[in-house]
Amino acid sequence: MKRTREAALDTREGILDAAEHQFFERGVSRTTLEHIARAAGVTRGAVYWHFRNKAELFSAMMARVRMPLESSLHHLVETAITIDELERHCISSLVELQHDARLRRVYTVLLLQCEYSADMQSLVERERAVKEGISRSLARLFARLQDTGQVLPVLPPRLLALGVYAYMLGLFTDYLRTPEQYRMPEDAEHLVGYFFAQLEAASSRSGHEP
Amino acid sequence: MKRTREAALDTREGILDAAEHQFFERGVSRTTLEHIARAAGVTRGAVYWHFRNKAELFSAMMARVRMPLESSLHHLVETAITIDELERHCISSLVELQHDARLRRVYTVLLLQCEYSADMQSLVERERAVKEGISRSLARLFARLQDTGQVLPVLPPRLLALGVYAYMLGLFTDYLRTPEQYRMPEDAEHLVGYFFAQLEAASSRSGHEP
DNA sequence: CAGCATACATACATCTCTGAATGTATGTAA
DNA sequence: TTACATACATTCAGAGATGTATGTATGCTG
Repeated sequence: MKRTREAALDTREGILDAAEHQFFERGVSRTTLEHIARAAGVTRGAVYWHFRNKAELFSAMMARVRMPLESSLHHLVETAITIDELERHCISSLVELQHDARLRRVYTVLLLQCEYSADMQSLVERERAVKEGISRSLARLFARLQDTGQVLPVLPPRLLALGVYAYMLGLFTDYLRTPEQYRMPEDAEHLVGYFFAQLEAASSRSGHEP
Repeated sequence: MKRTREAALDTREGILDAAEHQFFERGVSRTTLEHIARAAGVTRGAVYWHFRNKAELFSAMMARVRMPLESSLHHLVETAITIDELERHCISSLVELQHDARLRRVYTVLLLQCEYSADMQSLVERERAVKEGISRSLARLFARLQDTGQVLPVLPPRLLALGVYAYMLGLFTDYLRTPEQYRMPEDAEHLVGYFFAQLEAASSRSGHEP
């Protein structure tokens, strides 16, 4: 057994992979470190070497997937010029769920297999902050788009942001729970498109139907 | 200590109340029967007398709130004649969350404090069936409304049903997680209204702006 | 190659929760 | 009022689960 630094990193990743699968299948609280260790082909000793406890392991697992996604969304929202860009992002993030098994697992854990009780406080607050950031950015984006006349002022930016967020949250959750009810490339496009149609009614709607 | 049949029913209800609070605060899996018993002012003996185990207690707690709601929704969807009725139902069910603490607790547990792993299989399948029933009814309703020309055929009924369901699911979830971001009577009306506006564009929209 | 750090495995102490078994007081029907 | 059922409380055994302490083999560094 090699114990070089790289091998240790592999072990760490293996533990995170195993945690992902175990959390996905059993739920977070019913998964023991023994389960994870076994699935990763190590013992709990290795797990405790790399992570202080289950909560830290969980955070590491989440961060591995969520950080890049958050930053990409944040970047998009901050630099987007048209609603079409946002709409396409929403559609593709839904479609991606179908293809990226890791994404599916992690979001299933986050949305369906995780209890947000007091001892998960750090996670809860982090998620809260993430959502705050997203909805603030979204609201600013909608405000910009309304100012430039690209989006109809059917609702104040704050409510548009809340609406988009809630809609995507609901779609993610429901798709992960009952994926067989969705025909995925098309349905995502239609469902998201429906929501955005009202905003584009003036500008790009006319583009769709010249 | 009286031990009549009525007193036993009171005890049972008390246990269910306590379970509601404990599940809400600690999450389902971190709540022990001891917690619930203590909170109800009894011992675990009483709990085991009334319920076979934690899963059954959980089901009973859920059923107490969900069954009336499901049947009322089902009844509405089966007998509704206009979209306005459905829209108002969606709005009022959101607003009700603000006023009815029990509803808030139970739905928080269902959406945020409960892990849907293998041993919750019975619950999972029940929820699945409930959702299937709702979305089928919704789809039929939309089909009817489209046939009679009350709703524009912007999307097929199946997708409208999925969309409404996902939207409401997302709104419920997000409101329960961060209620302070919502100003509740108005926001519910605007957010739900936005979603339904496209459907009513022909008929009742003109009614709003004569 | 000596010696220390790393990367684990193993072993142990402790705690918690469950479920069942048992005990007991009260209600209730004959 | 006797006898059984109900509605609990109390006690106990056993199974995990956690965290820590310790053991050990390997890698790296001077």
